[in-house]
Amino acid sequence: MRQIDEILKLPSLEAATLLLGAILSRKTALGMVKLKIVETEAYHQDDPASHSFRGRTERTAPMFEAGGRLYIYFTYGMHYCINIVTGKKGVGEAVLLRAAEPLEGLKLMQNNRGSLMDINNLANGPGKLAQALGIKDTSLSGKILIKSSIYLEPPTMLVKATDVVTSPRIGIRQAADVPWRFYLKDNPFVSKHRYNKIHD
DNA sequence: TCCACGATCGGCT
DNA sequence: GCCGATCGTGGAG
Repeated sequence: MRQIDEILKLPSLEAATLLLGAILSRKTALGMVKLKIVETEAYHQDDPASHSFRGRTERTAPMFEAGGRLYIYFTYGMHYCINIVTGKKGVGEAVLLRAAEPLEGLKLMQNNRGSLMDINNLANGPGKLAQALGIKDTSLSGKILIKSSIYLEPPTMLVKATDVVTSPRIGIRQAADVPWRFYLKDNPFVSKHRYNKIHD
């Protein structure tokens, strides 16, 4: 099984598939939450849909650091999205975490989200995932993973190539046709979307 | 300075 | 399926 630090050195396109099945956790004063990553998207510098496409800005600076940092941004006036920066320093690329399967700390995640949410709706979307983790601002953006309250561990089970489904990315206008979204086949915790239909 | 818009979600029809 | 909420970001002027 590949170690996380090894995966984070790779280009986002490779890392995005290898992060499927990895365990994401956050430890705060209120307790521990743990989830399994089931859906990702790759973004890179030559990609018109990527925040790094127009070069480095104050916001996107973490994307240009070496792999292993967080890149967190705010969108639609309401939502935070969590990205894992991958690849070499100077290259602007990252993997967007889109959905995860809750494993531990369900009560805390429900509390973070609003108590009516059932387990299938806790983290099946990028905004929901951030909310479940208790992310309410971008203060962790740019932080090195091992020094932040957020941790990544390698998958506990081997994810076979046949378990991974590929589709176009969601909610973007530029480069909307490129299949750089990846999710675990038949996993009920993946975000709901028409691209989930395998044939096209 | 100003302003259009977005890597979304949930509630309503 | 449609639509409103809500505001940081960065490109234009």
